[in-house]
Amino acid sequence: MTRAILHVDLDAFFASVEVFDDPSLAGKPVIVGGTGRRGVVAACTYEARCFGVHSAMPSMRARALCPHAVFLPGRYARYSEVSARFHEVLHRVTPLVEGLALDEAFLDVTGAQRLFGTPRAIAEHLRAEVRSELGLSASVGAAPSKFLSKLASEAAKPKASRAGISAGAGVVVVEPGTELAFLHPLPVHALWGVGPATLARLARFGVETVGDLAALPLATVVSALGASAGQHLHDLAWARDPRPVEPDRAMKSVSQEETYAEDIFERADLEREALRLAEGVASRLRHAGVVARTVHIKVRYHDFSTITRAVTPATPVDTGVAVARLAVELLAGVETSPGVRLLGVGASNLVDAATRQLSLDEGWGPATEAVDRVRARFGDGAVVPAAVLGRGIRRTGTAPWGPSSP
DNA sequence: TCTGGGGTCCTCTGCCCT
DNA sequence: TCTGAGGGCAGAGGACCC
Repeated sequence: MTRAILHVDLDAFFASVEVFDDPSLAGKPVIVGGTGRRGVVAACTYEARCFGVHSAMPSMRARALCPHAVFLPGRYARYSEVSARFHEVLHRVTPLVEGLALDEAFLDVTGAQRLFGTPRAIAEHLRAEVRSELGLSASVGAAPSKFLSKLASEAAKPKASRAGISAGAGVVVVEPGTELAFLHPLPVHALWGVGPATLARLARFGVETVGDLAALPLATVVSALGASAGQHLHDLAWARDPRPVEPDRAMKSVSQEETYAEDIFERADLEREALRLAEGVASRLRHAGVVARTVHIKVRYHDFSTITRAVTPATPVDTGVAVARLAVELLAGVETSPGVRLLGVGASNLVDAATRQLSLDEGWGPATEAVDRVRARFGDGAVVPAAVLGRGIRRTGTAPWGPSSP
């Protein structure tokens, strides 16, 4: 039986949740994201997109393009809650659900067809369920492979332009045998993995569409992009994508970073911030039942240049004290005098917590467990190290997309 | 208009060991 | 004892995704 993969994607997710929760926003341009000088747009309604606003755009530019829009800081906890219900709906059709983000997932419905009908019927069923249970609109693509189903769901979405909003098809199905006819006319940047850098390299060979890329000899693509990316993209251009839907992908890293409303110059301030970020990272490690073999920091300067530093200690870590100590050690080796606009602390090389071999001086014990219980009940901000209290650093607060307005 | 936050994957480089 | 090749690994950074 030919594989049947669905890609389900909620339209303008964060903004749509805000409109659902406050119906007075319906039909208005709504922009969710960082509201301050250094913020960016996380999501916006199609009404806002008509003015040229799109996600990842600096908030200042969005304000200039659409000054009458409703700007909201976003409520990540609420979006997570809606996302969990969205995934519940998907799991009613098949357990083979691979979540990609809060608002999208792949489903392998090859086996579910006996129960629910054709891929198109399943797609229509899911759209109706999401609409009735969550009050949100979803677009669904169906195809024999993951990346084609993703392109199909993109094709199914509504489109916004200066002329207005045109409703999307809602469901687009790429039938077996029609893959190349669907794929080859698309612009090459539609392929997953083709961003600005790859696009520029391919442009040197006159590649504009996926069909142009497919027509190039494999050796040429490999020489331009390297063996791994070249082979991969050439395969995609010929609709070869055997990757399975993976329901249980293991977490590979955890990090927390923050852009400050004003650059930080004082090393002591950065060390306090590192401690606060480390507490958050460590808390998530313990919640996931893993320990980190590697700890890294990320420092972004006023000119946006970014460096990372990493260390792999002899003993894996999962406490705020231990992560912070390593982060501060790494921080000691980097220049802070030019001014730091962003600091990040992360953990990778994650292994099962059963391998933990920590002593009390690593900070793990009954107190740590108590902190986790309080945080689970009252939120991450409920317990913070005393060293980070009341230091007057202007940070994002609860907005995860850059500093809010003062 | 000056660029968020949280991830994954890949490449390159340097170091260490055999 | 010295040197060079090669593999493995860690670290740094780039590119990309939502």
